[in-house]
Amino acid sequence: MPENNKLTEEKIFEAATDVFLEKGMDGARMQDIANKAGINKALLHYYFRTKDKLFSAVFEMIAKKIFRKFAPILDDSLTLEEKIRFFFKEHISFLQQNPSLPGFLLNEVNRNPARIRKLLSSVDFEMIWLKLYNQHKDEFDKYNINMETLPQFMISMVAISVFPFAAKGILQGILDRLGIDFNQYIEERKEFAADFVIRAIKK
Amino acid sequence: MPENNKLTEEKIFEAATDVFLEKGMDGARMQDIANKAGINKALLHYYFRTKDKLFSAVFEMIAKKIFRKFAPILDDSLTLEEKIRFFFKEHISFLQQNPSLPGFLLNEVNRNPARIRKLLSSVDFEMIWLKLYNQHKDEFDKYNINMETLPQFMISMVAISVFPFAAKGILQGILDRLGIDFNQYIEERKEFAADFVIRAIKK
DNA sequence: GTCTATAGAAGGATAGAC
DNA sequence: GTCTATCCTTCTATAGAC
Repeated sequence: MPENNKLTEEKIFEAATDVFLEKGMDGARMQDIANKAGINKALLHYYFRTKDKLFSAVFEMIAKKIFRKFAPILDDSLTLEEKIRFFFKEHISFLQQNPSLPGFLLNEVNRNPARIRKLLSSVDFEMIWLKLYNQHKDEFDKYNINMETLPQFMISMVAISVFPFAAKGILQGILDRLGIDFNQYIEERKEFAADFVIRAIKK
Repeated sequence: MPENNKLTEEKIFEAATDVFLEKGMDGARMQDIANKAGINKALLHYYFRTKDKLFSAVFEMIAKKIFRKFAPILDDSLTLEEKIRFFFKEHISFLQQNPSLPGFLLNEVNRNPARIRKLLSSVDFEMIWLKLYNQHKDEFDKYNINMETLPQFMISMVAISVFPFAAKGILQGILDRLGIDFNQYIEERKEFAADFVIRAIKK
């Protein structure tokens, strides 16, 4: 039955996602994935041939899930400041629900840059840059942003949002010692980050 | 001869550092380390017993190297703005010379938080926080920083400095497509980051 | 499609000669 | 202290029955 097929393949895919997120490509074991999916190893290979192909499927899904979250930056109906507030609120909320994604993606991409290049090859960054710039051209004149510093600015936004999650393994320990709860810290970061960045670009 | 011992142990340690930085704990192979050190596998175990102990030695060295770089933030002779400019200039320069350290540390620490906890257990974060705050108490009144937002502010500084290196695997590809050289981008970031942060905290 | 059993290779670790 | 040879476990992957 196709019902059953779909279910098994999905079960495997979800189990693989869990295990790869926790252990990474190199640390993950096919046996663990099989156990978590409630099936045996042979079935993994029946559906995905090799560990590498299974990982690629999971990696691609996660990478797309992450990059999809950047779509709103091209939204036409928001002012620059609205967009900044919206970004931090939505993006950090997304990471709150998926705290292990940043570490996973950054690590695997450094280990194998080719994998992400293939995925990003269809994205027209030049167009995005231009569109974004044109959308806010008039506003930019009133802020400390121009075509040259736009990439620095964008990466700083992403850094401020993503870094606490990518560094969770260290940060959580430090915050504990200061009597600060990690989740509370992240919750407050949504507003802090927006205020911080908006002040940074105001002339 | 102790001369020779030292040399061999050092050769092993350096080779291990290279391989672990490139492949991570899980991806590294003792055989690769032996090859790179120009000796055989058995000698690795003679000097370091197990892969885990060898990795721990390398990890500890790297973690200390990284955290040592944060010492200047407690320097007494600099104003807040001077300190911020100094931090980005020095820290990004350090990362330019050690671009793979951030990805390595963040990943391994997420995989095994216990390892860094042990190292950080001797650090009195509360004292650092207090000292830092007291050093600039008067200045803070004139800036948008207080005792509550200081951790948010500090992490943002680190994020802006570290993230481009931690995300090098993605960022380099994107910058390439925009016709921007990664090294040039990083060089310009030293000043951009300082300006950005100083504006962000100015009232 | 799913299972058991196992091949085949690779990896960490050790024994023992020198 | 250094080497060769090898053990033993683990892991990916496949063969073959059902």
